[in-house]
Amino acid sequence: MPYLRLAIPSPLRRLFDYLPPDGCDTDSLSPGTRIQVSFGRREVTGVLMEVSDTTEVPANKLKPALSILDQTPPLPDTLFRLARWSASYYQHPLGEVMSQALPVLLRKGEPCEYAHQHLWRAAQGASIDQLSKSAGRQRELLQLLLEHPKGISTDAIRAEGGQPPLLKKLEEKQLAESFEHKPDHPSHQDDPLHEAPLTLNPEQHHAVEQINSSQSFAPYLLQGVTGSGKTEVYLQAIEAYIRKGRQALVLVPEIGLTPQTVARFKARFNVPVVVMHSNMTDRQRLDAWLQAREGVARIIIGTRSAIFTPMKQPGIIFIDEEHDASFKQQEGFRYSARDLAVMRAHHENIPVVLGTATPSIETLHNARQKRYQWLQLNQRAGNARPPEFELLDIRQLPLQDGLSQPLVQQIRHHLQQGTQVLLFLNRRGFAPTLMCHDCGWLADCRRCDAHMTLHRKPLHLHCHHCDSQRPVPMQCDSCGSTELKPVGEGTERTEEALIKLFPEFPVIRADRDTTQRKHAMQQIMDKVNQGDPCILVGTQMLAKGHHFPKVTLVAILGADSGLFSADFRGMERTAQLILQVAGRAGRADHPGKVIMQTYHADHPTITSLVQEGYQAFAEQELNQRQGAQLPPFIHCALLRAEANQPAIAEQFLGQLRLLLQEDILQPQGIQWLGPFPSPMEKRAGQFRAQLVLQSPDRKALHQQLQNLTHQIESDPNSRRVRWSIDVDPIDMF
DNA sequence: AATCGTCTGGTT
DNA sequence: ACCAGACGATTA
Repeated sequence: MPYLRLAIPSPLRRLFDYLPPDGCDTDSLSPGTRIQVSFGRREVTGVLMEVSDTTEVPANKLKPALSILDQTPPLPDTLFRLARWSASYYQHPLGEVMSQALPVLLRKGEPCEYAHQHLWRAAQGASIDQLSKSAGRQRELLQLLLEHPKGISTDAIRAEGGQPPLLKKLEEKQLAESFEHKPDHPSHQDDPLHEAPLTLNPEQHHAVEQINSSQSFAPYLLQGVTGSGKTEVYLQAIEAYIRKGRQALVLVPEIGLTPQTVARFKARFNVPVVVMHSNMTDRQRLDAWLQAREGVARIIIGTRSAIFTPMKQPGIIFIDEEHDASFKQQEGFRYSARDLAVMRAHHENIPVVLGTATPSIETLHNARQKRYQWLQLNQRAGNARPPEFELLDIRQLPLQDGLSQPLVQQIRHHLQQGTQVLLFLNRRGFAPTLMCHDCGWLADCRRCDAHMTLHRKPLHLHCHHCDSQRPVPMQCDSCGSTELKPVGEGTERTEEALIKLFPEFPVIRADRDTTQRKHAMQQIMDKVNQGDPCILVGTQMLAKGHHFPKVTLVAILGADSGLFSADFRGMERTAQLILQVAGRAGRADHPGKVIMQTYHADHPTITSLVQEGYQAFAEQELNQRQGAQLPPFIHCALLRAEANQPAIAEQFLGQLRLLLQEDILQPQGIQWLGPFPSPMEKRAGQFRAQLVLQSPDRKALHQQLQNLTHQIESDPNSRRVRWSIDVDPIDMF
């Protein structure tokens, strides 16, 4: 008697056995097949892991499965194995991982097929003459069909002025027929290029050659300074795989998947390019996913979750801006799409390229250890020179709304020269908080250990951590004084100050608040790209992906805060952000200048970054990490817990640590840190704590995590807290 | 996670 | 008496 062992989308870390449905031939079922079952009081879509001859489950508990949803498993074997591997690596329930590896419609049990698109075409041998002269409308319609031998949809017929209801008449007369449309495989005879590739400089040429020399798994770090033509290397490397009939997967950061990015690929390649990202409907995503799986789409561009897009002929994987934090999912199944890409390339036996100007410290470590082949692009295209950096020491300088006099003068100078200025400030809103001038009271969030940010348009207090909002009080909560003052600067305030200082120039603000509307960012870009002098004020969204050729001055405000972050990666992030913002300044014909307002103009890390560049900074950082035994020199996992009462989460973690450390069967060489309250203990009304596990030995760490999840699952106390595991965390909050 | 049953304490 | 909301058990 065979049993179906299923992974069910639920937080329970175990598989569930079902009886095969009536008349099911279990021999024809392979792992990965979706099976609809009743689970508890609901119906869910499970994924078959194995057909077993035995079960531990008492017969009276077993239910028959409701239906087999697939003839063949939706995920190809390599991806099925990748999903299974990542569930184990990230210690996340297998059923949830399997579910997340599938497009939403497949999770919901929809059939694994394209949208039914009915097209119409003229029947074989049909001609206008077969219709009477009086049937003018029908003749027009048939003419339209004859003009579209590959078929036309009813929507398109309507758009062309035809009348779809008349199709029935034509069908009755056997002059027209409908058929099911399926995306075509492109013909291999066609030239895969729309436009000629650019000429490569020797470094680019070498990079393309190296990448294309690999016939099997090979990871590369492609480190190219801004303007060095990384994308051209991607394009020409991809070209070689396209010519071999293979596909390319390109992962980009969430914010980097702009119409321009996609347009660049579509302009170069005369092959189907599909996009996978969260703004598409579930149906669009499934269709794109199927095109990738069937090999119709040759190039797949997507954000984090696109790492699970199947390919029929996998050729190569690219991770653009590999250091970007958006490749790590920050809740639930906390996977790193970048790390999984390397693993996937390994499984598929293909090359993988991690591209960036500012490699993450762990990727750099891998390159130095020769685990990744290191390709560098240090030459800039054309005559572009690196921007000139100035650290503007603002100690003892008076500041007006956060702006120093020398900076204002520089801004004026550049605007009068007829060029544009970009002002970067990584804080939105008007001011980080509101303070009582008489007693020092601060406007705090009631649900978080944080101040509320003052916003002006519209006027309100807003907590950026839990999203709660409230009106701005007229009086101090504590002493009743009406002397409430905004403290510090956000983009709204800087914008306001700049409008006052430079009434004759447009000031354009770009942050989450001004770009919420659809196409808002595009409108901002269009305005800036007209090229007239203006000031752009904005948050990190300005730093990523967009090009501003007319900007000659980039000013960075408030970057100091990142230097003293509690997180050991604070410095790395700050350095990457500074260089990314700096990269917006100056193109071929305009030399750029970057001014960083700082209270720490002699901070050794900052000076080395500015004077010697990212590489020097990164080497220093690597040495420090090694000295302090921090990642990437040890491996790390974080156990987080939260509860709605103080101390509960911390106690829970403390007991867990004791219990596991007492057990002599535990793996050796695990270092425990904590539990501690999280850096912001209260957030959205939850009191949070965390426990860090470290080990130089990944196997031992993994073993310990497995014991840990097992322990938590069997402990009834664990139901009193919400807990989660973060393997290779990228921030400690 | 989601769902359903039970308990509790507060109000009409 | 009634009901909302908290809490707990259950998932094959």
